[in-house]
Amino acid sequence: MAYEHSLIMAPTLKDIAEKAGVSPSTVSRVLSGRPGISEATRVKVLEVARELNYAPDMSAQGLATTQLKNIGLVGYKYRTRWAGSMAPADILGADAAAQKHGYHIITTYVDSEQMKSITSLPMVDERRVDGLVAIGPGISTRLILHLHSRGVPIVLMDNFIAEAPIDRVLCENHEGAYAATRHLLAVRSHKRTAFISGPISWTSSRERYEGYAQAVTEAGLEPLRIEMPNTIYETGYQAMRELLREHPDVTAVMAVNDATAIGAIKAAREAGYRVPEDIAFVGFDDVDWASLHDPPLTTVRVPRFEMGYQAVERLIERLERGDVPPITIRLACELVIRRSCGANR
Amino acid sequence: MAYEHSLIMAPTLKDIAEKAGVSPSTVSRVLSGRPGISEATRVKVLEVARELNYAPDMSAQGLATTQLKNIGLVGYKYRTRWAGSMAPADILGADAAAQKHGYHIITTYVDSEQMKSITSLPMVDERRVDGLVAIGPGISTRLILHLHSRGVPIVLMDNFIAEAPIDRVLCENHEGAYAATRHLLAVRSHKRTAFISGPISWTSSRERYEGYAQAVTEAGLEPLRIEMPNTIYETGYQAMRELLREHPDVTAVMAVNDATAIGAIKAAREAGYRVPEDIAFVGFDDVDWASLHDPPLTTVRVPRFEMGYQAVERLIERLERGDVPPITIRLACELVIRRSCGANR
DNA sequence: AAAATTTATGCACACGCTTGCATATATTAT
DNA sequence: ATAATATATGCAAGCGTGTGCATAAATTTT
Repeated sequence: MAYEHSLIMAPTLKDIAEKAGVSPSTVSRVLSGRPGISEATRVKVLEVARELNYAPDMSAQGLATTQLKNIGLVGYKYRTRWAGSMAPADILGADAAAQKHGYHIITTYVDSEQMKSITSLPMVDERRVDGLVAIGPGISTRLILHLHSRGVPIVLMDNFIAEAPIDRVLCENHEGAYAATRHLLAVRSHKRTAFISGPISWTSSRERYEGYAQAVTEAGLEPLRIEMPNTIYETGYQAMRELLREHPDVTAVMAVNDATAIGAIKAAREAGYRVPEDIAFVGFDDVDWASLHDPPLTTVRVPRFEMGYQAVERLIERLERGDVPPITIRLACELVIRRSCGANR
Repeated sequence: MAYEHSLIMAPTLKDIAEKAGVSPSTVSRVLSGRPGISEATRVKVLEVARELNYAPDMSAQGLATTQLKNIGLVGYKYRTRWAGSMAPADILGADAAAQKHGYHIITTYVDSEQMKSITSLPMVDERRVDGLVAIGPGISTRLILHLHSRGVPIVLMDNFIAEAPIDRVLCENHEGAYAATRHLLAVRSHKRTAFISGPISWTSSRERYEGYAQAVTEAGLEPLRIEMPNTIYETGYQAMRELLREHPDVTAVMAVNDATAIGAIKAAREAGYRVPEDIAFVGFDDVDWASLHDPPLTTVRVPRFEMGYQAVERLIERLERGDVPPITIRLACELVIRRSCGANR
């Protein structure tokens, strides 16, 4: 059974039309729910369509309507590792929302080096998508601004651009970090604490730091921030080594995310500290192995699935309702208390 | 600056044609490299095209050629958790290969319940993709067979269907498991070992088990398999509890993947065994937190990025070269020795 | 230099769908 | 019953590209 060069012939509007004894335009109107069709032909057409297992050809529909029902998910990837700013949960959530509305998700990862120079994306230039969801703080502002000024509908996720009114979905970084830090300070008394941060230009780093700083300040302590160029495991390890060199008296550390937290814990242990007895740690994200770590990591759960879902929902609303004013959606985080913070359990 | 209902007007063949003083068909021929064009007009057209920043409208091109340069990645998702059979590395690899050839990736997750009943996918029916990469053992055979018989180009990843000649990309499960088990048996002597398996109908479970069984048998021991309905952390935990109830004398366990291995380790410890002193463990996959576990997990690294890359490469070859005979591509695995197996370091 | 050949380009239609406009039919008002 | 209106449907053009066929221009052959 040889492959054809393309997919096997699928039924078209014309096929339905002939079989139902009407014109293709009538079929089109029925299928897209236009008014002014008699009940009799409506049911007939729908019947035939179902029987023939009809589905519209999106290229044709896209050509005619300029609405492809494709939305682009763009993240970035690091050179050195096989990971990027899009987590499976993001895509799962985005796909769930997309499926609900009959949309599809086109994913792409932009190399973080190339990110600096590009000003558009192939999927946009080639009109493969109706709009974009840009995921992560590393998506370049320049790129976003260029796309936005061209009129490309776009919603930002885990990113905050002050320069233009663009839809955003974020989690309550400030509140989450504040709650986590308060908890840290409540478990037992600390004199010196620190926050391990990514680039302060990254929304999540900035907002989480501010939440931490507020809690610490309210407790009469001085906030301490150590800023790193990214937020991966190795960086957390490195950050903690530097921190301990300068401030060996630190007894509580909040990390900007779980990966850096775990790197930091490794460094602390290597330096002879017990965790959480000597130094308490909290992370952020609640990645799926945070509970499997030893000690299980106290962290702030970020609802990635929900964020992906909301981002796509919002984008579709913009696409279908037209010119709605941009909003920023904040999703609540949840403090997950485990053992790295030194709490009883 | 109000949004338009769709993207801002992009240049078309006609625009280039007018500006270059030729007909649209000539432009089309130049841009798709057809022969029989004078050098003068060729450079003129290319110049104008670049100047106007032209990119073809894929809907139009797709309509005319039935080649969309979109490939679908289909995985499945569990009801209970926000994870599925597509890992980020898979998508990264697939996207890398796609980008190389000017293709794009459409991802979708099928609910594992719905998987049982469906016989096609919207993205196929709507002609959004030229072909598919199906990822994971949970993709239903019925679905694949239906699509295949309709002539949809498809390559399987981490799945093996004997019923039809379909391209496959897999890793060397047998060899990897064999090597890991041999290593386990070499570190110190074991009398009773076990393999924690997913459904034996799943390629990876079957092949890995066979690798394990061969090594064990060669060492004069009897293989022991405990089969579970899936391969997640909780299941590994459960499996180990059952195993210890029946065989408290087990001293070496190979798990079908890292997640179950870590669940199993948890259960072993709760039952009072020391790891690796009393029971040695090896996993499979080398997920990114395997090295962060305590003890660091000895495992077999699966090249997911490369598998995604190869799957897409293969699919594109089929799409562009036509009727090539199906092959199965096996990628080598690498034994990563850490501490859970009881090796010195 | 005229005829035969090759080369370069344009015309027009097709791909499958949507939609404004015209028209035929059914409904209501006079 | 006829006119006026509302309802249901078909026709044809258009969306942006690709491509077979015809033709005009350039080249070679006689």
